Amino acid sequence: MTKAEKTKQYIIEKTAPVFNRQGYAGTSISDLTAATGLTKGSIYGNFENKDEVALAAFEYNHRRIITLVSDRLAKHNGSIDKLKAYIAVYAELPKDELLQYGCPVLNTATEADDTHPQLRLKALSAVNMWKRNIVNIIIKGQEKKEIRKSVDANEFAFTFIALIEGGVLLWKLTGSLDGLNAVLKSAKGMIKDIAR
Amino acid sequence: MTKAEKTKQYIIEKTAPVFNRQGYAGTSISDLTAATGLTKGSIYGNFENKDEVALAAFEYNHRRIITLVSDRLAKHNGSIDKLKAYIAVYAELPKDELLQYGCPVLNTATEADDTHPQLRLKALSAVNMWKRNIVNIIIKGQEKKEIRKSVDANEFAFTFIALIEGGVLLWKLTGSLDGLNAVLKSAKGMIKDIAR
DNA sequence: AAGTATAAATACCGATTGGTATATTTTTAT
DNA sequence: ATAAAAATATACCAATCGGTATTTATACTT
Repeated sequence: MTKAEKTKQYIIEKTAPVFNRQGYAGTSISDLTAATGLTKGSIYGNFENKDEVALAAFEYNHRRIITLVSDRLAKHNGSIDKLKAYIAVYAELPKDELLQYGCPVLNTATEADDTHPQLRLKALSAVNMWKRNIVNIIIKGQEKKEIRKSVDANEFAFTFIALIEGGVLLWKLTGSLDGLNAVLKSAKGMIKDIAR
Repeated sequence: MTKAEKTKQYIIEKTAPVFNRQGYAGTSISDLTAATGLTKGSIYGNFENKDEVALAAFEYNHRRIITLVSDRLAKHNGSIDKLKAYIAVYAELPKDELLQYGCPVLNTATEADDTHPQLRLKALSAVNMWKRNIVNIIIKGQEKKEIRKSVDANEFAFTFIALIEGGVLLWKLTGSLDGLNAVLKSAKGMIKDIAR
């Protein structure tokens, strides 16, 4: 790992929480130099422009979630247990230092959907990946007769994602865990209801 | 209504969709002059600063939702029908020209939660108002024996809000109505499940 | 250890930012 | 119709914006 690669990684790590907190438009290059302790020249030596830093920062933040989720899901074999593991991840999200400013998918999607095509695409593929994963869990669960055949995998996945993101929204907006916990409790109920 | 009051209202109406689309940080004063056809002097003659315009714009956007909701809810007496009316409002949100850039509560909450205390408070009280309304519908429904006593009003309200906001997020991010429709279908199921 | 390549810091650029002071126009009350 | 008041437009401000060219310092190769 060359020096430049290390610096690039360092910039990403230090600026990722800043972008997640302030958004793309709300983050200036001087915010990036302040967060890294580096100078403008160093940042532009490692990235083409602000967009590239923002895109890399989103990927970094997203990968953090992926890590949390896949680590938890790997511990379980049953489809119902895997779905429950999702709940556990988001129940502990508020404790995760890197994600204290909320879910990067939610934050990026709402800011970028009408303003920043590249960032929007990143958020979109994150949601698509997430949805595909849930659908696969459900289909496999139906094959293994753990989940009822009548369950619409697409509808469940969309609903599951909407619930969780809505719960994160409540947590961030209210500053309390009450909303998120209530939502996650409902999500647990949803999971119970599809088991056979 | 004096001239200044008319201009003030005009500025709010013209800039409200701009703020909803681009957010607070992403909207500049020149965006406001472009949207209104007025000059900077005129805007600052009617508002203290950018913050005041943004706060008024949010209130305007929010009032739009309140109008849509209360108009629909007024048509129904039963608590179950009132809850269903909520679904109908958000099913038709994509058709609403003023709200084509998404739900202002969702947009404002995600941007402002960690960056703009005043805007955050506006979004927070919008959610609180919304939640209170749902809780009241449920409690009244329980008194009228339309809704089961075992239903936790708070948990239902939080879940309902999270679902809908999550659905709007999916709509805006994907550019398709599939996600939102799936979510609203689930919400309908939720409503059915609490009826007695 | 020296020379080269690379990375980072400095200094700078025009454009735009939010905001203000002043001038000009338009309302409004008499 | 006119004068005073109010509202809008113009002209300007320092600060910051994203970005670049150049210089200095560091890292890597031999």
